Amino acid sequence: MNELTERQKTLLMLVIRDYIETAQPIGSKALVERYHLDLSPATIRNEMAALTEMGYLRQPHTSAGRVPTEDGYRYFVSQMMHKADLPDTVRHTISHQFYQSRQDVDHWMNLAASVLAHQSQALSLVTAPRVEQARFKHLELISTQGRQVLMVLVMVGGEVSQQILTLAEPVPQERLSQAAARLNQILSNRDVEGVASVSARTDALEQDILTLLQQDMRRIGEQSPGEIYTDGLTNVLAEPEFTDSDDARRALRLFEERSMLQDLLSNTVMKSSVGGVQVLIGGEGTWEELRQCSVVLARYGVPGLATGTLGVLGPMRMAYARTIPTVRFVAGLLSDLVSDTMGGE
Amino acid sequence: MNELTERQKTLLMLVIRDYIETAQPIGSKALVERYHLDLSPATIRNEMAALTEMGYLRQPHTSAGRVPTEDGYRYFVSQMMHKADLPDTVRHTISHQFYQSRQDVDHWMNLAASVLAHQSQALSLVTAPRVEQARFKHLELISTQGRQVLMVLVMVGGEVSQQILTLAEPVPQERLSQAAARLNQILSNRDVEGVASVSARTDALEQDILTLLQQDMRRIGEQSPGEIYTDGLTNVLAEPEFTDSDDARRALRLFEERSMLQDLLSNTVMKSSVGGVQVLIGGEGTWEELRQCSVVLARYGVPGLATGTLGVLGPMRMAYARTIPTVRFVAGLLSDLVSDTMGGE
DNA sequence: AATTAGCACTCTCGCCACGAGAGTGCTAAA
DNA sequence: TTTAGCACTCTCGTGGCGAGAGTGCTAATT
Repeated sequence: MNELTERQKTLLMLVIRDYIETAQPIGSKALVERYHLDLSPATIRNEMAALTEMGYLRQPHTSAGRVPTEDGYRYFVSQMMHKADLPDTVRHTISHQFYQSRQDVDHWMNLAASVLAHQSQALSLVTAPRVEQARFKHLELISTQGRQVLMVLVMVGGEVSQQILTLAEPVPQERLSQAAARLNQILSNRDVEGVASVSARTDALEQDILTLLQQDMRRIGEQSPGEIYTDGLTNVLAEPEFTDSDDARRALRLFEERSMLQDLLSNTVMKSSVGGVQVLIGGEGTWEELRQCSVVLARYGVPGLATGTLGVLGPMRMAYARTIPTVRFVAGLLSDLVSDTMGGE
Repeated sequence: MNELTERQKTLLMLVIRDYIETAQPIGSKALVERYHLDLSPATIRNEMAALTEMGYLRQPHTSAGRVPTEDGYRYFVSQMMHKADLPDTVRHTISHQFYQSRQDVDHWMNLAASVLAHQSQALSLVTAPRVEQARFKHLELISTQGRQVLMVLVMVGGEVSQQILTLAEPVPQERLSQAAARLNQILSNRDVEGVASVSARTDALEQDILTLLQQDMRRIGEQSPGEIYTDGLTNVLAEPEFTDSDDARRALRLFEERSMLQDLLSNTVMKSSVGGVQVLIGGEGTWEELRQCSVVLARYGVPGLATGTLGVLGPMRMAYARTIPTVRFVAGLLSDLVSDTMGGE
C-alpha cells in the first residue's frame, strides 16, 4: 500500500502544509519557488499527477492547483503523529498555568479549553472527568424550607451531586440528620448495585431517599456527559470554510446537541490513532455534519477511576502539527491532575 | 417629538414587519400590493420620504427600498412592548414543561435556554440564579485521600459550592467532622462579614478552613457569573447578517468573554424598558460588537434573595413581537420557581 | 389640500464577453 | 529520469449592457 517514494512524501507534506496555511490550491510553480526546490515545475507536475492518481491530492477544477484529499490528510497525520512534539518552552508555560491555578476542577476545565483553543486556533471541547463506577461516599440531607430538602451526595472519586427533593410532609432537620447518618453507615463504599441491594429494614423516608439516590448514582455512572467546556468558537468562525459553506457551519450543532458529541466521544474505534490521540478526518464517512471538518480527540484520566474527553474541532485544513501534540500534552496533564486529586493507588 | 400621524405609524410598522421577515429593502409598490392598501404607491413614497427624513427609515442606496434604522426599531419596540403577549396555548405548553420537569436548577436553566432559543429563533443566554447575599448554612468536610479534603459548602438559598483543599498534613475524618460541627454551630446563618468576624478562638485547622470559606462565600456573593446556559447558536448563524458581515459575527464573542456579558447584564439603565424587559438595539452606541445586533434582556428571581438574568441575542432584524413577550414570560416563570424553591415569604 | 398618474432618473443585479494569469498534460529533447 | 516547450483549460476580475425595481418631482385629479 505504501508506494510513495521519499520525494513524493515530502512533496505531499509540503502541499498540505502550504494549503493549511493559505487555504488555496497549490500549483507546481508556486511550490518550487516557495521552497527553492532543485526541481523544475514539470517534474513536480508529474509527481503531483501521481499523487492525484493515488488519491492523496485532488484538483478543484481542471487546471487549478492541487488540494489535499481526506486520504491525503490521513497520510499526513499518520506521518506526523509520532514525531511531532510541543516545544519545551510551551510545555512549561502550559503546565505552569495548571499547577499554579486553584485546585478546582471547574477552573482546570476552563483552562484546558482555553489552552487548546489558543494553541490550535480552533474550537476546543472538554468534558469534566467523570467517575467510571460511582461509589457511594457520603450523603447529606439539609432541610431548606417546608417540605424542600437539599440532598448532597458525594462519591468516592470526589464527585458531588446535589438535588432538591420535595417530601410528602415536612420533616425536621434532626430526623433528616439521623436518616443520613444511618444511610452513611450502611452504604459506605457501595456501588449502584450495592445500594440497590440494601432496600430491606428501612422506613418510608429512608426508602424514598434510597430510590432517589440510586437514580442519581446511575445518572452519574452512566450518562451525565456533564458540562462541556469549550472555547475558541470565534477562531473557527473566522475560517473561510465556515463562513462560506453551510456545510461546515452545520458542524457546530455538535456544540448544541450533546447526544451527538456523546456518540462521537464514545466511538473509540477510529482510523488514525497513536499515543492515545485520535484523529477523525472529514467525518470518516459516518458523520454527515463533519464532512468538512476534522476532530482531534483524546481521553484523559485514570481508567477505572475517572476519565474525561477533550478535543479540538476545526476545518479539515487544521494545524495538525500543533494541535495533535497539544491535545496529547494537555490530556497527559489532566490525567496527572486527576490521579493526584482523586488519589489512585 | 411624536410627530407621526396614525398612517405613518402603521406604515412604519408594516415596513419593519416586512423587513424582519424578508431581510430585504421594502419598496412602496411591493408594500401596497402585499397589504392591499387603499393608497397608491406614490402616496406611500411621500410618507416614506417623511419617515426617512425623521430618521426612522433609511435607504441602503439611492433608489432602493427602505430599511428601518435603529431609531425605527426603537419606535417599533416601544409601541409593541405593552400590547404584545404570548398566546395562551403557548404559555400553557411552556409552563407545563417547567412544572413537570425535575426539580433541578440545572435542568430549568437548560429548559429556559431551549424555550427562548426556540421561540425567538435566536441565541438565548441564561445565567443561573445567584444569591445576592451569601449566607452560611452548612459545611461538610470529607477526607478523600491523604491530605486532600473535600469541602462542601451550602448556602441558605440552597446554593452549593464544593472545593478540594490540600492540608499541610493528613487529618483523620473524625477530627474533620468535629471541626465541621463546631463551625456549623458558630457560623449558622452568617453572611460574609459575619464569618470574617469570627476569627478568634479557633485552632489552626479551623482557621485555615475559615479563610477558604470566606473566599468561597465572597466568590459566590460577588462575582460568580456562574455558568451561562445557552442555546440556538445555529439559529443565529443561519441569519444572513451573520454569514455575510464580519461585524455581526464578532458579536458572538460575548458568548466566550464572560466579562462582556457581565457588563452587559449589569447595565440596567437602558433605553427601552417596559415590564422588566429591556431591549438593547444596535449596541446603543456603547457596544461596538453589537452594532448589528439586538439584545432582549430581563432579570428574574426574588430581589434580595436570588436573581439571575436571561435574554436573547439576535440580529437587529429580530422577531421582537415574539421575543419580548417570551422573555417576559419565561422570566416570570423562573421567578416563581426561584421563590418556590428558595423559600422566602 | 391631499392624492395620484406619469415620467425621467438612478442604482442593483445578472449576464456575457474578454483577456490576464495560473496551472495542467503531453511530447520531445537533454 | 528530468526538463523545456507548447497548446490547452479554467478561474477570476473587469466592463458593458439591459431588465427590473424604486425613487423624486411635477402636474393633474379628486
